[in-house]
Amino acid sequence: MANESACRKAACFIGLAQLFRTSIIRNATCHYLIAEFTAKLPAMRYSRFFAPTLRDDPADAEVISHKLLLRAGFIRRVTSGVYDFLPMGLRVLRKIEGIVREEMARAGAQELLLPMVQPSELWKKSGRWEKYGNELLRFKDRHAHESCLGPTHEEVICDLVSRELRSYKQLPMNLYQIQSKFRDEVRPRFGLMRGREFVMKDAYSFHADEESLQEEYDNMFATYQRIFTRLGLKFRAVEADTGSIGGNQSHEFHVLAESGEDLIAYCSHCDYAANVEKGISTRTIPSFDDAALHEIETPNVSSVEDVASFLKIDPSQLIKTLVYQVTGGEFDGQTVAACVYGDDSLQEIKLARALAANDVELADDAALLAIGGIKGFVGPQGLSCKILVDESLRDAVGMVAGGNNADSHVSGLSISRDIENADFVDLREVRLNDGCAHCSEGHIEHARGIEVGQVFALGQQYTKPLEVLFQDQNGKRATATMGCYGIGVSRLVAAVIEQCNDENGMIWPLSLAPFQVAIITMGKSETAMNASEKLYDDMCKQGIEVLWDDRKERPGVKFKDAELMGLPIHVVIGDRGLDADAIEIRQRTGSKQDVALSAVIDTIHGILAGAN
RNA sequence: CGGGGCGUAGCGCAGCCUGGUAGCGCAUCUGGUUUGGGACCAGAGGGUCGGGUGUUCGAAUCACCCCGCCCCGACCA
Repeated sequence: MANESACRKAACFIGLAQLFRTSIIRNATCHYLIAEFTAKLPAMRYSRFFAPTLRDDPADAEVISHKLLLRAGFIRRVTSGVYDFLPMGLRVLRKIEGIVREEMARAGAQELLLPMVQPSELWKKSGRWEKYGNELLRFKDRHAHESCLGPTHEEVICDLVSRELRSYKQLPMNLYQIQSKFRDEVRPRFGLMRGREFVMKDAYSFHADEESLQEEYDNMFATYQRIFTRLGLKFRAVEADTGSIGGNQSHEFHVLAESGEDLIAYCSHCDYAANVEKGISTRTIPSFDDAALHEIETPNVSSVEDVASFLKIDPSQLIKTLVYQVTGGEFDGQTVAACVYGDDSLQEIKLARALAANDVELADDAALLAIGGIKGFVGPQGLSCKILVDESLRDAVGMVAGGNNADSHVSGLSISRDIENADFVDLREVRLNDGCAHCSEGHIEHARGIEVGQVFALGQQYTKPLEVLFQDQNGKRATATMGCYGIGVSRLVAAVIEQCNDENGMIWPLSLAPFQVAIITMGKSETAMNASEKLYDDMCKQGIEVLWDDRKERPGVKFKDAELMGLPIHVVIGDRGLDADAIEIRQRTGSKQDVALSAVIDTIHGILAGAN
């Protein structure tokens, strides 16, 4: 396997995946492959370029990336959560895809393309036709055949692999695609950040055993770190809930940004980080004197703060009891109660997971009454329903809780003595300044994050129902083990902008910029136009991605647009600079220098080289 | 799906309360003057006022219904 064409052939055959990855990809000789993904994008004259910029912020854009993408002519909205990518936006998308492809290739994964339209049969087989919910856009074709638009591709890839996989010798393999997904989101928002249709890189790996899966999980984890590092992002990998996709291990990759929709808890000392949906921490356990159960009058005081101040006690002496209606799982349709310390918050995702439910929702007053509770004065004692209690409360004594009577609470409550059949589980949401459960030295801090990637060790959740089988070393039939790995490619466009912008617009790193260079021609003198055109041609020949602003616009307009679009290098050509043979080269990050016209291209090459 | 808001020219908005047949800024087109930071003058084009029904002599304006969009909560890349 010494020559490149042989490598390519090998890459074409699923059956040779093993050979391909071990002997070629993880070997330095594969660099030819990487060059293919960094193809240059064509240079353009602005006068012929379709990039309609807007002076004002569109009224319906909220976050900075959405505003700038619209204003700079990168995207336009078609309908809720669905966008056109204009040439500018597409160029950035392509750059990101290129980096993703290079790193996926380096990691030994192979690209393919799966269909967006998928038959209901596969989804029924995996059980998700019922489970996936309204995000799955279902429809019927002309033959009344039920289909859906792919929100993800586990079913389809398992179907494909199950047909072709025979022997353990074909494993492991990692197949990926970069493709549009459709999820009929309840609430699309923030432009590319949360669309209904979006571009995703999704990879699926198949393995003969757990060890192999773990190895690939680690490989993908490292690959993701490389990708997000190359994209120039401040990011953090965090432990994640496995959610509806299921499985046993998962990490999310979050770009840290104010506008992030997720809350990340991380340790100030060690490298522990987790989504608050699943994060754990230690709290100081307050201690109170054990006492006899005693009913106390609390007229019209029901919130934790009110009860605490009314009784002149600390909120941590209270037990907060919340009653939920469960959807899905063993407790489907039932009402359950959940208790945490008065100064803690209950994390609903943890509760849902503890119940193996799809969803939990605060119960209404009627459901509350039905289990013997009353709004505002609910306590764990004597409720006729399942009661879940946070671990931290296991040994609590001398507590105050709702009395399940109007205007009444009880004091002296002891969990172990007074609450029968309580299940102890982790329910509390990690709080700022909690102790770290992993290193005991640090404390918990919070950050907001935009989830741009997630890796899952799925196990056999899909391979079993979809019968991805192979023959193992012993000649026995075995079920493959699976991992899946997603990156929100179009979301990354927005995420990068969230991190890289100023009051004038976007600031693209050279590796992602739609154009590396803008030539800004000032005035309309023939010398300026001629010098610009010559420079433009020379740059084109040398493979520099350049946008020549040859429009008949005033200087201010051109500067504003180049800045708005965030092009990294601006070359200003005007009579003034030409006369003095001092051409101004500005970088979007702020620096400026004047160089002789003849030195412009070398200077740019220098800047481009310095960036990589 | 719950809660809030919006829909008038390509974009941003006024007009609506108190009905009388649509206006401002930017953008666009023509001509001219300008040209190193979103120019100026003159002229021009462009709107079934989201849709429907109703009230009325008359509806952008009032009422009802529908549709679309945005924001806040639960889902996810």
